[in-house]
Amino acid sequence: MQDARFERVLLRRPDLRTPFPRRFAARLRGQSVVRVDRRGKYLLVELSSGDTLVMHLGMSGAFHVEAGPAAGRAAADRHDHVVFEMSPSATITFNDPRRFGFMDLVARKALAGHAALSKLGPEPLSPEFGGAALARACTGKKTSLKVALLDQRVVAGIGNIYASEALHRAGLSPRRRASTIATRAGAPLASAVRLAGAITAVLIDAIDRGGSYATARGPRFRVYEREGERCLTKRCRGTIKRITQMGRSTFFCPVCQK
DNA sequence: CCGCGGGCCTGAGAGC
DNA sequence: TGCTCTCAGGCCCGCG
Repeated sequence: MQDARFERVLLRRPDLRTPFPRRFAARLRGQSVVRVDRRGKYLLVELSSGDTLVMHLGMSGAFHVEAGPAAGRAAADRHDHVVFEMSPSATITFNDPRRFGFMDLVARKALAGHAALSKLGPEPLSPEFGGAALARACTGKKTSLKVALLDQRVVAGIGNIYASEALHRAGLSPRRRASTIATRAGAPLASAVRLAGAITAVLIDAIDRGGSYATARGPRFRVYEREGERCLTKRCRGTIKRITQMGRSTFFCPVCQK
């Protein structure tokens, strides 16, 4: 990203999930990239102007990066909504069929208070996150553990796949009340420590393998989309079940997840 | 404040 | 073939 600069920005429609901010393309043009960062599921691109380009892929968003200018390229896909022409010569296209993605341009002073970012919980791979932080966040929570993990205020960045995966690794039922792993007598319970460890392990594994959808072969998930298949926990003879919680699928093993 | 249900979009796949 | 239905990796809003 060193020396990368926005030469030209093309918007093929006025909005994604929300409208693009006013003068979006104009404010990006000519800016160089100071730093690329991430907070939860949000991508942060800090610009030389001091503004930060905040982006989210939603469910179906993706960036396609190609060398060379956009001119003379094959006709755009109908879901190519944004084209960033960069220098040195490269084209970054944002494609998003469902348009649940998000882009905003935020001034430095407004970044910390930005609606999308300000409520996020701790980064799961940071030192602040662990059994204690997780136990604290679950204190008094009446929802299920699975739903709590999807709450970005509890821990940032867990989605529907990794919520199921982490709970399986931790041997905890997705149906348990979140408060059952809460802090007691000032100390986190062993299950909170286990779940925090499972979350970091699942994420590190996924990063090592290049993401959930990058690998074509090999076991991708331990429970996700494995309904009816055998549980992979050592010596467990259980069968993976699928249930719906808050309108979303949860996969788990009723035998080894308690 | 919290928890829940619905809505936002399009595409893929199943079943008829 | 085409229709209808369900489901999909996320988040926001409004209700009680």
